[in-house]
Amino acid sequence: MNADAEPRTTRHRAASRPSVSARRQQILDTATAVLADKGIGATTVRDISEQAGILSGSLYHHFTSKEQMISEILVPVVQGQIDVFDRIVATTDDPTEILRQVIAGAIAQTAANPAVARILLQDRHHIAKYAGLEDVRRKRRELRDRLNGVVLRGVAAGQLRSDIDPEIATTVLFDAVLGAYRFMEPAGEHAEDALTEQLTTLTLSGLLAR
Amino acid sequence: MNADAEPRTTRHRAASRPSVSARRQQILDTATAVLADKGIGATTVRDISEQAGILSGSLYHHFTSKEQMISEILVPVVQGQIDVFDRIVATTDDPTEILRQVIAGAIAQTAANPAVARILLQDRHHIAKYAGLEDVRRKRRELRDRLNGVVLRGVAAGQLRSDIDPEIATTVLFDAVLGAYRFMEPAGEHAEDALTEQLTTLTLSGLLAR
Amino acid sequence: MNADAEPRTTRHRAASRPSVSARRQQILDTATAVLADKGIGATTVRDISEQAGILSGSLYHHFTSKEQMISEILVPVVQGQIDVFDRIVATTDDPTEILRQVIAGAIAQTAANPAVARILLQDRHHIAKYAGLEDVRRKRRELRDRLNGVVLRGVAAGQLRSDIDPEIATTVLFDAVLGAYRFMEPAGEHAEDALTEQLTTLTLSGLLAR
Amino acid sequence: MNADAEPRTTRHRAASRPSVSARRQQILDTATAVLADKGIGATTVRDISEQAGILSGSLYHHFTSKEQMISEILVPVVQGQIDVFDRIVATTDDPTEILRQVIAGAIAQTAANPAVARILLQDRHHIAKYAGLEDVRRKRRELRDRLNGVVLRGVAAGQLRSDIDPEIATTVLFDAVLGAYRFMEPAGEHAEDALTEQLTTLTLSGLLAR
DNA sequence: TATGAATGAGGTTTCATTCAT
DNA sequence: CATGAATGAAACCTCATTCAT
Repeated sequence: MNADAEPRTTRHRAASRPSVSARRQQILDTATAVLADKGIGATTVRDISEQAGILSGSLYHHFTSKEQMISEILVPVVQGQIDVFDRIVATTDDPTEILRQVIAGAIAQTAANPAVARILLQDRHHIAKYAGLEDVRRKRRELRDRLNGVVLRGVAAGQLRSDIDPEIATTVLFDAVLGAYRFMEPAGEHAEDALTEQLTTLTLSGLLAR
Repeated sequence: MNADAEPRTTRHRAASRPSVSARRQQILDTATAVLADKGIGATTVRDISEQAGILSGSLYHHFTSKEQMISEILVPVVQGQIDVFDRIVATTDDPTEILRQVIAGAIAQTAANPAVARILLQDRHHIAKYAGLEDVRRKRRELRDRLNGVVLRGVAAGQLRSDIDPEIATTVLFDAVLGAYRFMEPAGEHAEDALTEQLTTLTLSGLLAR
Repeated sequence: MNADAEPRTTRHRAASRPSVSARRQQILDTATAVLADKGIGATTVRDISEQAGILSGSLYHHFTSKEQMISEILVPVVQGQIDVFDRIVATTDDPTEILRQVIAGAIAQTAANPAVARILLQDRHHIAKYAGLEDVRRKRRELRDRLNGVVLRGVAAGQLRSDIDPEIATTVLFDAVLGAYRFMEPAGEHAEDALTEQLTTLTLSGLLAR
Repeated sequence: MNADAEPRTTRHRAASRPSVSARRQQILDTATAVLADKGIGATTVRDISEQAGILSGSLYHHFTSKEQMISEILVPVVQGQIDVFDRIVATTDDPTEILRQVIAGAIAQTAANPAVARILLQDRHHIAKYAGLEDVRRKRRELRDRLNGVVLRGVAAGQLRSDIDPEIATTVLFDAVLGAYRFMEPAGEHAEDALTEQLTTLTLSGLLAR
């Protein structure tokens, strides 16, 4: 999994077809940081442009709107999560083992992209409501559905508890993993592997000793 | 626990000093619904006033600012959660048992006030950033600290796993419970008791069968 | 006809239901003058608000958009033209006589509202293209269709030339009459009656002597 | 008249001194179409450049400004109209006969250049106001003055009605002829000759039968 | 208490134009 | 000749808040 985690920039560039401009990517990176810090709603186009050393109007040379820009930041990352997910499912049969690897994979990606993870978790509401972010919503749902599928298979296989509504299990799992960035800042507070270990244990085996 | 859940209105009134007016409370209830639906950032003072059948300027006869109003909605509810928590801790010794009851209590309160729970979860970022919402932040932290305390005691007592960072455990627990409102809409999809049961099982015993 | 020409303000108020505010009407009158002078495209919301002694944002307390405001200026006037037209048609049989009266009526209205006539003629293209001005377009077309109907009846009755395409006749007539404001500024250069006489003669009998 | 109608391109080239480039002319033709369609005010430099398959900045290698470009589109055409007018006046004595030929000539030119005619009629206001379009205004006035001169001579000769203000007659005539493009789209709806016939009849003999 | 008008700061976006490469 | 990045001014509009009535 870790081996798959290319540097952020590369992954972005791969997923965003239009104009492979370095400036563009630099602005996107700046924007990502600002958005993670202030939140989508509170971040103005001017905030981003100032940080990027550009005039606010000039952003529109690169992006058609604020939301298109946000979309271009978020979609490739979520798509990357989906891709990793699919690769895991393609090479593993055991539902429990899939879950373990999915958690590990998600944490690796969060480590590679903590700012995006923060946006995804903290600006849930914004993402849920605004017209220009449909693509993000769609991808998000796609990912969640896949996770739900694995949970369902786990229950069917008798590996996961049947007395817990799979919807609930999926949601809590999804959130716990999405929120992993909170244990990574300031950088390296938790090593990736240790964090994976703990979140896996917590979600699969629970908090009780023994 | 359920027995403790007084009607919302009463609890609010206890905490809000000024003008025990019915109109005021009606506006707060309306605002709560709108805020939960659209999010703090996207809700305008006009949205609220329109829904309340009043002109936007007139709101300022009742509240000094938008954020003061939000504070007045959120603080009493979080305070209520703290109160319940304290009552439980005061009458129970066993950390595991405390956790069970705390989860049950939080869910009961969420059931009584799903809109507020939604605001607290979804507008995390807004609450974390804005000057006027310090009170909410403080209360929120207070509650989390108490929860953290119980987890720490549980670990010390050997009841909870010592290989999971208590910070992580607390955070995941906090989120899982805060997010419970998502399994209650549409109303009654999950009975309160069943939901409590499942979330308790999930967090304490994990997802794995056996 | 002249007897029917109430003062502008009254006519507006009759047709625009919302909020019978004096300020609102005063702003509309100011806007009409500015729009006629600079053209729709070149008139900014600030131009209007400055002239009205208000801040640009405050306009939105009265109107929902620039185009809604323009619509509210133009539609009632065109509707007034339609009403006059209908009154004439209802009381007159002879097509030629109708045309005479219609020209007279239109000129009377233009005299009462030269600024609006100017906008309608000069900003044709803008009116034809912008989404928010559909109502104006519709009314305009309605009026033109009525005029066309009279021309067609005149041809059928043998009173008007059958060797001229009625579409062409209608269009030239429409323009000549719409453009009458140009012979009225500066105020009173041409008396209304004389102007009516001349435009009637010109369109009905042509430019040639005899 | 028709014999005089050289292809547009040639005429343009004759009047535009700088850079006899084909690219330049191609851009002008594209711009003409776009301007006629969207109107001067609503046409952006980007609209034109996109349609021309060029970047917007690159337009400035060919033209010094948007308005200079528009000027370069309109002036030669109006100049052409003046030239035709002068040729007619130079070879004809009878004022009525001049008018007939002028109408015919104008329609022939409109047929050769309907898009420009559309711009001239529809963007009247823009042309009247903007600094960079002085040349167009001047030419336009020049043409109108010549037409007015003929009308005055016609009145003096007793051929045209003396009871119609020559200003009014000139204006209506000018508009009727300028607006001829409206009866030519879609292409060929009215044959040029028939249209000339009808507009001549309408303006000279009026709408009444007999 | 409520209204309705207004403020003022700031938001996103557009666009003609410039200029280094 | 053309590109692509940037400028800077200005456009329309939003919104929390104030205040006379």
